Amino acid sequence: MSITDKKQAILDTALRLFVAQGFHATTTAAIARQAGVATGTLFHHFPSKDALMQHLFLSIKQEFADAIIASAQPSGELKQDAKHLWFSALDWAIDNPLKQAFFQQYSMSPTVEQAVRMQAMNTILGFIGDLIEQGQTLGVIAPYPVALMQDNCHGQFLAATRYFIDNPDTWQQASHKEASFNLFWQAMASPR
Amino acid sequence: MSITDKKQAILDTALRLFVAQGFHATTTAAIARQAGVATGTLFHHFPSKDALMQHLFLSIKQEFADAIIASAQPSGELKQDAKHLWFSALDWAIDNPLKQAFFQQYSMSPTVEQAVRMQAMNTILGFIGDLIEQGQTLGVIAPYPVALMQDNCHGQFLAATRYFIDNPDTWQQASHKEASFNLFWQAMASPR
Amino acid sequence: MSITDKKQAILDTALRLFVAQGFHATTTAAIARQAGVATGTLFHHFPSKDALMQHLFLSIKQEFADAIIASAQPSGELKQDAKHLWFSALDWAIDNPLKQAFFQQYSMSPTVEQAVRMQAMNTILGFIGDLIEQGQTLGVIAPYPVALMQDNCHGQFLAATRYFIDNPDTWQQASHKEASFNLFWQAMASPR
Amino acid sequence: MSITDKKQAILDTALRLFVAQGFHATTTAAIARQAGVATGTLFHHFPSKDALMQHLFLSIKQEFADAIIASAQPSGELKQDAKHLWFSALDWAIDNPLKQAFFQQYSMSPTVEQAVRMQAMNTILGFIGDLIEQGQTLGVIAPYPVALMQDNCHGQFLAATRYFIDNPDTWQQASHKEASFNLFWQAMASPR
DNA sequence: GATGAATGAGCTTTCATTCAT
DNA sequence: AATGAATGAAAGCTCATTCAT
Repeated sequence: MSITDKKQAILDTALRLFVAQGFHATTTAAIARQAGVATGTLFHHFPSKDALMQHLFLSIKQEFADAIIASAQPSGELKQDAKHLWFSALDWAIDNPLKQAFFQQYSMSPTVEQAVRMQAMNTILGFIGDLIEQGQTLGVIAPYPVALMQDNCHGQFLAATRYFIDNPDTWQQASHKEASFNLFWQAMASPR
Repeated sequence: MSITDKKQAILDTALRLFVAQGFHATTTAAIARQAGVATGTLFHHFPSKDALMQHLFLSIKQEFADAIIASAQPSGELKQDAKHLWFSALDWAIDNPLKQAFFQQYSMSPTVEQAVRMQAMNTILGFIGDLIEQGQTLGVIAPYPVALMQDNCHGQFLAATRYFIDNPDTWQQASHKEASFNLFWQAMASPR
Repeated sequence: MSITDKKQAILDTALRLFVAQGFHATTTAAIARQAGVATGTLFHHFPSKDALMQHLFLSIKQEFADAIIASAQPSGELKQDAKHLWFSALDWAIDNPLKQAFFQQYSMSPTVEQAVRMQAMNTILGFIGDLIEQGQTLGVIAPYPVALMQDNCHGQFLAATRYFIDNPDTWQQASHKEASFNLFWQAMASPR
Repeated sequence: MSITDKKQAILDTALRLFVAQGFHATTTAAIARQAGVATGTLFHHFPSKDALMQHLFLSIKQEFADAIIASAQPSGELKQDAKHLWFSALDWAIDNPLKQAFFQQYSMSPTVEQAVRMQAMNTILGFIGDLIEQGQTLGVIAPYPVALMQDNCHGQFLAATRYFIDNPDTWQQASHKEASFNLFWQAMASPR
């Protein structure tokens, strides 16, 4: 087993246990045992349990950001681009249920330091903010405060993934996919 | 100090500390001390720290539900009623920032058992579901799955309160109030 | 419910719980609750939990002593009298399994202060000691140290009752009754 | 100090304190402190205070069994063998007063789970049962139920050790040693 | 006599972290 | 890098007892 293997095994196990039992109910001893390493090994790779959580949080957020940015196909038409992003993001969530469940639990939780959460949020939603401002300039997006709209975006995304994770079969139905985007887009779009 | 006083002092102190420090960082000894009672008294009224949290969670949810139901003034026009409810709910949140912060932290947290959160959710959002179905029958609300719309409602409400708590001065401005309702209502309304 | 009733209910409940769960695992609150009285009431009748145990111990020992003394029918023949006593004692044990189980658990346990156990022992086995000495004078009982023989008596009695409580049906069979007495008597009798 | 040393130090200290103060009056902190280890170390080696007690109970019973089995010198004559065993067992008890006191207190106490006591009993007294049956076949041992005779053996042994521990000087006197065996053997022997 | 809320010292157990090997 | 026995401060919780009503 290589060095990377052990570190990765610790991260994989921590993700699984943090989601299944919560951060505080998961002991470092349990993570080490189920990852097949000694307790001391965990602390060779991460200086503390909090640092392990932080690493997990940021790396998963980054993985998510990379995935949806990689799938972007700018069409020149804002609504079309928004729809593509929305579906990319939901696809990633559906394909990575464990990581999505992790977001549901910890995106808003004080378990992860606020500063870290803010950093991740700004990184990911930073370009979302840019898109909103572009759309407002074009008159396509409603002219409300950007911060309010970003919060709304995030809130609707968490709500949508929660629904699709709770009702997994519905994601196969085009009507439900469309519905989730329509809810989102109607809120954001400039009122006619 | 009457019996009710001590129990209430424990609940008030627990709310304050759970919000300020988080559930796990708050010791039962600290709650008791700051509430002015002995540690044993806390456990006389609540069998465990978890049970105290649960009681707190359910009673605040109930208080919220009672408040907005009490303020309802059915007008016969759905959008008007929705707006009144939305503002009532936001008003309550603005007036009870500690309790709203409690919701932000614990509404989705595994700190509170899922079953308890579900129970609270169904109790509070139960009548919201009814309203959505009525609106759909009338053709005023978009004909999407009710569960999806309930999750969306909840997500948007948490996002809006987060925004207004983070930017307290904006709640005084009519335009921001209107904006938050418009975001919500455009999502819910039947697309034209 | 009269005063005596409450005190008696406490004693009955304590006996039951001490036997079922042990002294330390039984809380005074549990005794009071199951006896149908308030916790304070227990401490009106007994100054402490230890005092309750002591009262229980001595009163049951006394009840046992009274029962076998009352049934005595001196025949002038020592072996016959011993057999009668042995069967009386076993009868009482069989008829009062809860109290006998209490003896099994607490006759030798440091839960009851040594001084109290000694007092009870001397009261009950006092007249046994007298009988042993009489028998030794007559040459019917083996001429070993009286303290050794008393301990032996007590040990055999506890062993016999344990056997009959564990195997309740055997007490109906004359052969088993005879066997238990023979074991006892052969030990005590002057070797031929 | 080796690993074994710390675990053994905990066991030695626990034995000493359980006998001197009783199980419930002995705190895990006191055991750890007097054993010269941290409280956590105790729980590193034993999952709970009860588990520590159980380990102690079984290992001492085993030590006793090993000792008397090791000293056995089958002579071909049953009474002679029984006498040798009886004296071996009493010798062990006299030589290990702490462990014998432990037996007196906990052999019948609900502090140790009944199942554990049964297991120890069957292990130790198992070969005693075999000897009884052999003796009955030969007509040397009284033809009473084996379980009754085993209980009687155990009861007499506890009574004898209690006597010799309470009166330590008597064990030096051949007459008392003989007396204790005679009491035992007369009970067990086939009546003439 | 009866009540039961209140007490608080003290308990067992936990667990992130260290460090000698 | 890897190990896992050892640590000890601190946690949640218990429960015999008191006392104002």
